[in-house]
Amino acid sequence: MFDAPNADGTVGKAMQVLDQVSSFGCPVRFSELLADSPFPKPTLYRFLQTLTNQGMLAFDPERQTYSMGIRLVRLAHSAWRHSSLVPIARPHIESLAETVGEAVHLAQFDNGHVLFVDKYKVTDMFDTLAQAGKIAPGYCTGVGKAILAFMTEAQQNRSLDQQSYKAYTPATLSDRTALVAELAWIRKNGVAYDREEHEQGIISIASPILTSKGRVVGAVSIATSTNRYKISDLKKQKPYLLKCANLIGTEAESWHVPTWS
Amino acid sequence: MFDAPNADGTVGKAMQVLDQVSSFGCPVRFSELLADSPFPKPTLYRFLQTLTNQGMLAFDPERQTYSMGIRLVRLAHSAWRHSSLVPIARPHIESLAETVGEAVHLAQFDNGHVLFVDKYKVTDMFDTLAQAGKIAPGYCTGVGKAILAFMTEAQQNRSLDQQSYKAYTPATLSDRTALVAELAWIRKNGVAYDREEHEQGIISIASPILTSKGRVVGAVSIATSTNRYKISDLKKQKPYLLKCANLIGTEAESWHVPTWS
DNA sequence: ATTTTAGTTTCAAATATTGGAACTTAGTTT
DNA sequence: AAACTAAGTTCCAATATTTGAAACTAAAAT
Repeated sequence: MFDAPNADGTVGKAMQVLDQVSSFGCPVRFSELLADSPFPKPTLYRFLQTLTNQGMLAFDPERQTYSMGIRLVRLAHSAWRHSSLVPIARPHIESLAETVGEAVHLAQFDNGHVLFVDKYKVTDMFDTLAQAGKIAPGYCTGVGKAILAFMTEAQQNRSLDQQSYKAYTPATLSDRTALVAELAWIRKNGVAYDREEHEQGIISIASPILTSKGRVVGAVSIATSTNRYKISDLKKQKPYLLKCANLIGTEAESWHVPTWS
Repeated sequence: MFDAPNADGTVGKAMQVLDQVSSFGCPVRFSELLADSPFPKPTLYRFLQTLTNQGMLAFDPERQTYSMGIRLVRLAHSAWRHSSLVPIARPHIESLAETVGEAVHLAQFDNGHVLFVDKYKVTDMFDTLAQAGKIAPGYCTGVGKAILAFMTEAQQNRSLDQQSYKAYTPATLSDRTALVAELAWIRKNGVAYDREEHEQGIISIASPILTSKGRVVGAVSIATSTNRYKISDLKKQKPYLLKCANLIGTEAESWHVPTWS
């Protein structure tokens, strides 16, 4: 948890605290937060109080722990419905999933991370919400690499700096040079493959979603398990995937991606 | 959009702006926001810039509109998994839905509104509008009235002030006195009924979720359509509903509700 | 009973926020 | 094409807020 160069005033700092709490992924105590916070004790303390007051954080007085607040769920619902690719992409995602009979993911990029915004599985539909909002690393997922490969150079450099390059599996591309080489290949090839780089036994083929001006706004992937298929089988789905990505890209024309400049 | 009495400093004001954008429910221009903002032009302008910078809002430069940012989706995922009743309630909700064969909703309270945090539908026969993160008014929904009825007097007064009492249907209790009388009845009876008060053709039975100390932390409801059942049919489900609510309440014991003090 | 650790409050100095007014675009009207 | 209007953006000194070292209190450990 390192502080961004541009602090964006008091509000920016508060958002940094929100992110820090979120990064713990579980209820967390004041002292744990203080331990790796750039802020001095009373400052952090007041931010936590303010955010709790505002319902952006929730405080459990019994265990004295902070976690993310319920107000965020309400605000995010709006975001999901109006600022994500979901409303545009839904029908295309669904029809792709039905064509190929496998799980289809829709992802966007947020601050170096891949953010899954929608998922469609033909078999069971109801864990979509559990999945929406989930994040994964950019450097070792199909969708992540697909997006990275088609960013502008400035965006890409910034994003490559944000990756951890942790080796999740033996297949993970765990350094920047290896990743850069792969990205060049993806850019030529048009799609990215995840060869069990993030999770053992899970492979995928992913395509960037590009507007007509060539701006990446997200990615779609078809994911499956090695028990059922091999990479060569996924290759056969490439035309369907590209068609889907293309349809979404065209419709998303006027839609603007948030922060990643 | 009126400003809260306690402004919580700069961060509080920024959150107020977030809420305002969210309340529009669609991409919105600067001037539209300015029109009913308590803040002067440059102040509002800077808040929008900061929040956009932070990914809490998204700005579409083509149409010059603001909408909720994608960062919220990431943050809310955490909230949903760790601060809502969902992880505790899921299994109970599922088993209730399967027992009664109808849609079951789980809701919490957020700033006068009912916030649906989970939903389980056995069949896709009809669709109640509710999805996770969706909000509904407190005064005219089963879950809302169930929660309101069991709040402490201070909480209740504060919440009753926040209701709009708009008549969605002819059955809506559209003034405070009528609602207060109903709440007293609910408190005695243990469960609340929604007799098409929010949506024509949709009825429900709702139970508050109470901890052993009697604190309300949310509500569960069984919802159905008037084409299929009547209120008297829902009454028969009361024991199952109460059992479910009770199980959740017991497990939620140590869990603390955010802001609504 | 004493020490240590965790959490909370204080207050003057440092800093960021504030908003009236002026300015720049972009879009309309004469 | 010039004049007008409305929408969005920048300036800057006055002002209100934030800041953090230090002191304090409560709770846990020795």
